[in-house]
Amino acid sequence: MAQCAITCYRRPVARWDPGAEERLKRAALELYLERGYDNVTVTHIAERAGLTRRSYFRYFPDKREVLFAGSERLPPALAEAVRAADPDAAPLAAVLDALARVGAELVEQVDGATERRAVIDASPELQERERTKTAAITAAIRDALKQRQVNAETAELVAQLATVAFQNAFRHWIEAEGRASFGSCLHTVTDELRTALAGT
Amino acid sequence: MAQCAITCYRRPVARWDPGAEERLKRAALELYLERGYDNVTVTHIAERAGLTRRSYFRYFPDKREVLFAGSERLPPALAEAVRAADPDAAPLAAVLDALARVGAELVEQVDGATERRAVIDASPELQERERTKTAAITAAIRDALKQRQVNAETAELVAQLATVAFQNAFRHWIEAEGRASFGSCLHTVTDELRTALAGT
DNA sequence: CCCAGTGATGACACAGTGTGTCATGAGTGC
DNA sequence: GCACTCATGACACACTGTGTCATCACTGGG
Repeated sequence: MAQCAITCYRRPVARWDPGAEERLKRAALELYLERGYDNVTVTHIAERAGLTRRSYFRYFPDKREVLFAGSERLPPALAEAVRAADPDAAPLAAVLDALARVGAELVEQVDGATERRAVIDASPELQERERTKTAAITAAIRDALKQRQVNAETAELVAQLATVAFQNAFRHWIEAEGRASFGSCLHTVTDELRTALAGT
Repeated sequence: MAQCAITCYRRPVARWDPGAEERLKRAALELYLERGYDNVTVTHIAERAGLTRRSYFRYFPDKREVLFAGSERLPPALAEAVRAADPDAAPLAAVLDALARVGAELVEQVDGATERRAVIDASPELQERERTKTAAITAAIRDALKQRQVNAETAELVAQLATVAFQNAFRHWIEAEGRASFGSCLHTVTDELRTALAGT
């Protein structure tokens, strides 16, 4: 998962100072925390990472993406988990099962989640980008459901419902600061949703 | 609603060419349709409206907002409707009732909705902004529910759930091209959500 | 009729984003 | 040793968004 032997002899990775992308990510997070997103320029980030502004844009397409690096792996992982779920399960059951699996792995990898949250919560522009990442999750789930022969309308609604559950479960998990598993957070949220919708 | 007698004698509105904001909105929609959002500059929009770039930014804070003018009225309208709903109704029931009322008025006012949809669907940047508008709706509903003494957690989930219903109902209504009322679209979506969540 | 005030607009300058293009220079393989 | 690759730097450019000041039409009072 982490390192592949084949890539190692093909490309020793090291040339110039290695880890430029990692340095940019750390520099950006630090600066956004110190001065606030609006008061940081790409030039600041690049200089702290020992690069030029032009090089920053070779790693990240804009000033926002540096905070969301790696997030592009979540949608395909969720889609794969949905496709791999019990073929006989109802749509929402299949997705919730997939969310529990992937979410459990996700919370293991999360690093600097608290700082990232603080930075995003302080910037409308970053919140806007975060919603795009959420939308990508919904789209991936919806498409995976369609591959399970779920009709388009149901796939759309179930994907949106599941995304609501996923987001809120993740928020609960962060707030619990280790005192709850992701699976239990997801279960709690699902029950609350069921209660809200049934009690009408 | 449209014109207030008091404002009329206080301010005859007309000075220079009147309707600059309206001209900007039309010019922007036209140009975005003709050339695509990315190939249009604010200068183009301003010139077609007979103004300068600087004046554009006196009416709209950025290049995107011109397509969402007026959307800031929806969240407070929904919040007011939620607060005005039957005090004894369950949270989701109260919100769905409010959505049905406000939505019914909304669909009367919608103008150029088809073109706007086409433009937004063609531009990730505009979709990103649209999600911000949706988030404002969710926030308004959530806060209105809190004022009804609904606990914070339930308010958050019900608001998100209701927003999902609202969005999808609106999409159905557009696709029905006048063959369905907004209320019936909302009812259909709510039933589908109930089925998806219950059938687990 | 003139005149000060008000408010929308234009003109200009400037910091910052994002991109295209070419040069440089370190490491790789033959 | 030599061509090749490729991350990086240097530079130019179009565009966004904002601050500031001038202009100019229209208003209301004298």
